[in-house]
Amino acid sequence: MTAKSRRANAAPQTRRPKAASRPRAAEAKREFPDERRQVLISEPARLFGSKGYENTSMRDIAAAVGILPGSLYHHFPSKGDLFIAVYSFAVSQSMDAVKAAVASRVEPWGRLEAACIAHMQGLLDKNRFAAVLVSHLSVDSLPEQVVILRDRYEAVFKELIAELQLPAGIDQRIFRLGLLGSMNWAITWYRPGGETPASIARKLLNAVRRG
Amino acid sequence: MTAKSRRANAAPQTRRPKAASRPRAAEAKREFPDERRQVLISEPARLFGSKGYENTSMRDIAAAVGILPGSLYHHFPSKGDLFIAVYSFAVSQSMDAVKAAVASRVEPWGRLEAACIAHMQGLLDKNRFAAVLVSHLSVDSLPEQVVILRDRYEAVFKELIAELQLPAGIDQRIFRLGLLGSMNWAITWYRPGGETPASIARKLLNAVRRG
DNA sequence: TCGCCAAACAAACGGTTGTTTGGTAGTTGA
DNA sequence: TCAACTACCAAACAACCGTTTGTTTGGCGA
Repeated sequence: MTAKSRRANAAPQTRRPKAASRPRAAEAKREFPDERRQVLISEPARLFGSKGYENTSMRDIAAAVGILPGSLYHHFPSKGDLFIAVYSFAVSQSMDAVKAAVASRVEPWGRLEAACIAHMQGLLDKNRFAAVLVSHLSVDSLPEQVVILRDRYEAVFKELIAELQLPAGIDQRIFRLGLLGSMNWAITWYRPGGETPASIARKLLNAVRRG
Repeated sequence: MTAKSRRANAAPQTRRPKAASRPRAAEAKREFPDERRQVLISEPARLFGSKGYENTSMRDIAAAVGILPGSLYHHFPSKGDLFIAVYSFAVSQSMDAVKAAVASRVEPWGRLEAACIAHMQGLLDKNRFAAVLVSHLSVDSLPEQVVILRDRYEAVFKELIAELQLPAGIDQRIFRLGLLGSMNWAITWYRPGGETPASIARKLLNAVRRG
């Protein structure tokens, strides 16, 4: 961020007020604006995820969306707010995928395995909608809202690990951070075509499995 | 990189030719130029490690060194070459620390633990000379020379893991990448003042320990 | 038909980026 | 003594950055 972000108040991604009055008039004449909105989120998500935040310019995003750079500011007040919107979308997408995968399993280690597979697939598979979640790594000074969303996502894993009934000698917090780190770091060495993300997830979990 | 790096040929960090003729004339009159060289490496290392490559400008580096921006180009042909020099320095520093720590232990798991502690301390402790090793994460297109250095460093862990005689069901490559990932990722959540890097390293290794 | 408004265009703004150029002290080797 | 060289300064360069401004377009409700 350029340390010069005016008007950083209010909830950013809560655009589209009076949303209830809009879809009433939609009679299949045109695509709904939500479809446009999705392009305005998924394209920067793809760019942020593959090139990183700093290496993705507003001009890059505008070109990918098919718009002029200045027009982006009709939808988002700043690049930072756009990133938060993208990050928020990625968190909810990935959290839905993880929860759905977990729901089909019953034993604790099986549930955690399903969560890890879903996490890795969102990170490394075709569309890679979750890659943006690990694209910052600025180490310091990432927006507070991003931290909140990240913690909310990791809380899902926190619960799954609590179910494991690990021995008392194991620190559950370090266990969680280590497991997530080993998965997230895979984005630095994973190459498509080789081992599948699901297989990698299973092997990473097997390394810490016991019993 | 800005995708427009001219003159990217030849070995970059192999500056200082005829280095053997220099220390002969040094009669304690002034500090050796090697001392200056160290500042020219350690300061950008500190900046790259804490703010990342993209967020560190040549003007930032020049100010930290105590020089004008253009003068940096007397020592390094480009920012990318400076990064490679810094990265190379960090790899050799960290590799020395790891090898020294390993030498004092005999049993395989103890040797790996010593290596992990040394790795984490270089990453997270006061000067954090190894933080630059994980400061890129550009996912794609990092210079080939950096990849070579990184692989050479990780080969140390590869040997230590081979000594462990892990069960046949454990993939040693994934085990190594997972362990290193769990440690490297700690730079995103570690805060000084709490648990020590050595303690974190021990706990992360304990999670995958067996026997 | 009128007024409104979201959405986009067209063109610039000031500032920062990595980098280049030309000159200049100070030391060094012959 | 003098040429050569190292290390640096001072000033600029073009390119790109995020962002702003003013205007145009097209569709919808009243």
